[in-house]
Amino acid sequence: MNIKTIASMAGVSVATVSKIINNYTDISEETRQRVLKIMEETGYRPSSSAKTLATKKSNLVGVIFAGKLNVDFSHPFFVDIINVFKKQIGLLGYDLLFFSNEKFLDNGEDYLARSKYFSVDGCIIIAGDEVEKSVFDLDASPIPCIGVDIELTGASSCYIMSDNQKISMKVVEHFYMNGYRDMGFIGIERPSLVIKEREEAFITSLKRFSLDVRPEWILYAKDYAAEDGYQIAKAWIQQGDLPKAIFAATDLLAFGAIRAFKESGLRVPEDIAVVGCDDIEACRYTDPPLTTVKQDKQKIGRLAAMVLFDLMNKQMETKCIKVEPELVIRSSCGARQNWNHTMVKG
Amino acid sequence: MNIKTIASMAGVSVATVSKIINNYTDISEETRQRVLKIMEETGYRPSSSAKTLATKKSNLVGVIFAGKLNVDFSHPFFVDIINVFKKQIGLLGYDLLFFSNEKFLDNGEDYLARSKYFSVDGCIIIAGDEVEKSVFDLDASPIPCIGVDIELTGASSCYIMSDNQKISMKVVEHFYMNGYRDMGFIGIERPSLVIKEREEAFITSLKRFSLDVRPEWILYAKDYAAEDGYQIAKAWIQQGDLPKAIFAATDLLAFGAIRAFKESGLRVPEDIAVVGCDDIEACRYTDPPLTTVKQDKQKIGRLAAMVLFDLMNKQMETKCIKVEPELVIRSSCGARQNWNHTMVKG
DNA sequence: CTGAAAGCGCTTACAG
DNA sequence: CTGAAAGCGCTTACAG
Repeated sequence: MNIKTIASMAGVSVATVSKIINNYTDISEETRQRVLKIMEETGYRPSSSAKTLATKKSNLVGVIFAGKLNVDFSHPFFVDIINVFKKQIGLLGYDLLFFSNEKFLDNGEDYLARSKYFSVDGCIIIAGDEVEKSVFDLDASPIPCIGVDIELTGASSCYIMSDNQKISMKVVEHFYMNGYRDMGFIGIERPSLVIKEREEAFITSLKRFSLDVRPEWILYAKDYAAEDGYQIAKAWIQQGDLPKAIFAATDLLAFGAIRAFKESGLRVPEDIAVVGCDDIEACRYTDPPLTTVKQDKQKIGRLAAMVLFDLMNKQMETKCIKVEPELVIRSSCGARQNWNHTMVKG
Repeated sequence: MNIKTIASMAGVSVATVSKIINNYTDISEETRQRVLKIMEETGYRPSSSAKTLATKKSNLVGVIFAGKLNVDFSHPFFVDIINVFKKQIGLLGYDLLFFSNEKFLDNGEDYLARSKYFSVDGCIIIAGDEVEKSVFDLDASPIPCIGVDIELTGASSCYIMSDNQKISMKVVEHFYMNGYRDMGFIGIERPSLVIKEREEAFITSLKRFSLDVRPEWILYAKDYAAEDGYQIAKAWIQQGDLPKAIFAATDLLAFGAIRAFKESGLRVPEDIAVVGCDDIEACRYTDPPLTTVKQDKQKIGRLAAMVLFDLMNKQMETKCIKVEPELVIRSSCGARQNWNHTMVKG
């Protein structure tokens, strides 16, 4: 069942059928209806590959999880982003192609090659740290790219991330307004761009409130997971000199730290207040529920889709978009809230 | 840059280049090397659409999140499954195409149509409850399909799910062996196939141990989320007649129930033991960490990929595969474990 | 071992 | 308003 069959059944040329499929207006209403009816009855569907071959447009967007966080879907933050992105880009008429990183680790193939192979119209690149070089080849190519948490500099690229300066600023400000003066930070040993920004902004924010920056209160976990936060907090407790409030660079780190504090008989938030970052789902179910900074994933995901759409369909100048974060106050920082308010479907 | 260019640069025909690309053996080593070198130098990459058009094979697998759980990536269980699946199917040379459900709700398009449009070689269908009819049209078509948590009956289909009978059996057995005799179950009002199976098996298991089945201890939450579990547990507490051990059909329900119990001054597990189901990440971070039944997602995801591969490449008879579940003992059921053991990266 | 040519199913100037 | 024909970039019998 192809366009030729439809054409002969309707007694018209394939060119006419093609125009009807593509909503050209210079077709008589009578012909249009007749052809439409036949397409309906036969259940005819055009072929994407033939269309792509002829037009060089695939209506496909490549999805790339780059860098060490190619934990892919499992990373709660990225999952949410890509989910919103999928919805929005779907509305705009695109489907998503997920590159299987596995295959090409072997072949030495790269993102650009695969993007060309599939004729994707554009790519979304979501990144952790230690991003592979191949990503930047793609970035430098004429294929439109939208980055999330990664700085893209290509002529047809653009990137979006939360305003990490503001994230730390809001946390420090919140602590400050609740009377805390002794604040600590849990970062990561080999930080990604994003974590690095949070760390630097934390220090800047302390200074802005004329608070001392005490190096022994700025610790670095081995990685971003709960286990790492647990270990670093344990070490902190043994050493004995604890701040009154702690900002952990990720929620998972905060979970681990809280666990360590509780094991040592320290109460959270009474003895030590803890704030995380990311607002992953589990924050709602821990005891105490974790105060955290929520990145506006809804906005990031939708913006990513709309900006990429524009990059694919017209000239764009935008380079970098920063999205405003939001402090989500639960119980781990002292300001207890109603459970119902912090609990959402999931 | 296409196959023609390469051919003329190498002074051979396009047929020869094509054969080299596709690893035919009837090519002289000399020619092969010469052509390979030119492809290397020019960075030539064949076009997927042309190849698909010519061969009717796309090396693409369609991913469909069907039914009410088209919360897509956000559902923790499905996310993990699809993640493993992606790895394995990638190794086998396939990439993933995610259908944008959005667009086609409008157009009245269906899964089968879109699968044809993109010439996908096969589909993976991951399902919640209230699956749309369109899924079964796909199932009935000649396109190979692998279902997860959905019963597929098509001639070229196969499905995989955890052995839900065993899930409930293991929980009841565990409770029993720890001395519990009064057991309750939290199900869902309008259950999916999977939840239904767990409920029925729970009752069967009670009978197997000659325990009374008390209808007032089998409750139905409005939905599968924490909030729903919280509400149903609240009602239960007010009514006053509580069992000593509860099996919740999902982890989220368990979280909500535990919260309700704690608010009422009941201790978990001392006053009431709770076991969830799914082993989502948050189980590790709650207080107490949640004992749950872990579906072997690793196995389900890998099996799904391998079976689908076989369905796409040769005749298969397999219809249904049941995967053995595993009880993960944490603290909410009474058998406290070391934190380090229950905490993993991620 | 290599090549000429038809075919896959569309789109798009162009002519009428 | 409609159609003939070239072209998109591959693959695949088939002939030599």
